[in-house]
Amino acid sequence: MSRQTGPKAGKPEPLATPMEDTDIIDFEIIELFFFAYRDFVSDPDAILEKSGFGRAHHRVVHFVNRNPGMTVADLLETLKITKQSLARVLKQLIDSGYIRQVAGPEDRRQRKLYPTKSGRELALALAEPQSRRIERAFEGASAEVREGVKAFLSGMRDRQKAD
Amino acid sequence: MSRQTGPKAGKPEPLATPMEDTDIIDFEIIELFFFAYRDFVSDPDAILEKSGFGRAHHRVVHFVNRNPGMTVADLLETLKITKQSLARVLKQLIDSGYIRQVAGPEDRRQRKLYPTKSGRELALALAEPQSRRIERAFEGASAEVREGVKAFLSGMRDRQKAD
DNA sequence: AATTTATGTCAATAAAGCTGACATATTTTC
DNA sequence: GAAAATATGTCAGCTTTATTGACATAAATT
Repeated sequence: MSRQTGPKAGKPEPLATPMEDTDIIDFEIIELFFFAYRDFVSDPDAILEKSGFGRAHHRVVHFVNRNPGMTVADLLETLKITKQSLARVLKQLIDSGYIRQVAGPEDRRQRKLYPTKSGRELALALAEPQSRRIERAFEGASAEVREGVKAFLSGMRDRQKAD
Repeated sequence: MSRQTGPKAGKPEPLATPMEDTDIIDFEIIELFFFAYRDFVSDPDAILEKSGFGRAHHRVVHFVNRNPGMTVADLLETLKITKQSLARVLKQLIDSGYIRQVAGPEDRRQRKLYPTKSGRELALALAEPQSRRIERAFEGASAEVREGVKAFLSGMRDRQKAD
């Protein structure tokens, strides 16, 4: 395999000029966002490691705590993952006593999800370092900026599709 | 103290009350940040899928473009991943003609990394939808808020350790 | 000459996602 | 009441992106 499989056969010349001064592309925020998120999830990751859980467990515990009684379908919609992906994580959390399932009172096919006391404690323990980090990031920020950050984060989300 | 000594002790009772009204924990920002990042990376993910690349390739292409001439060690430090993880991704990008390696002029053990023309084009194509998303999220924001968001994202990062 | 450093590579493993197929219980529709 | 749709569960296999450990090579430093 001596030939180039890539976009252009021939000799790719390396470019030495940096890419900083682009008017159209906001590389600064893109990078800031990457680093911010990387470090933001590192705190809970470190805690979860001890219990043998991962980031996926965190998300499930978080949303079930925030929204007790949500169904499996709700959770799939929120996390935008597949049923099979969720199944393994959810099973482990139920087996470990952090989450309970209750058949829906109206529709008994549904499994409504609730945190146990331990589940709630876990969610809090995971959120605590993240919350401290947020506090720290907001130090000295005006009320306007705080609201502005919320609006910004909100605006970064996909627009909801009509259905 | 007789009950619930651990997650598996006794009968875990489901809790039905939501967790919204906590003073100490900022669940709102935690959630906003999760959704914002999830959607933020979804655009490049969709583009990369067509080329058979993933999120890891994106990060490498991005940083090499931003910082042409950076070494493998620099990249490992930036991404906070292991040498072995980077190796596979980097090799694919080099084989596909997006990145080139040049032996360091001073220290010839080093491999300095440069984008090719295609590499630069790829980085731009990936950053473009993200940049549009950022623009949209900033719509109507004052200069103070824009600066505040940058300061917030910056503040979310780990403090650098002295070494 | 010996050691350290920068990088590469082989092998095995894990977490967390994916698709496809199929099963079960329950509700809704005809 | 039978048929279809829905909510969930599960089996099997695959992929991506990370991990650790071990070892190899070339070049720089001591």
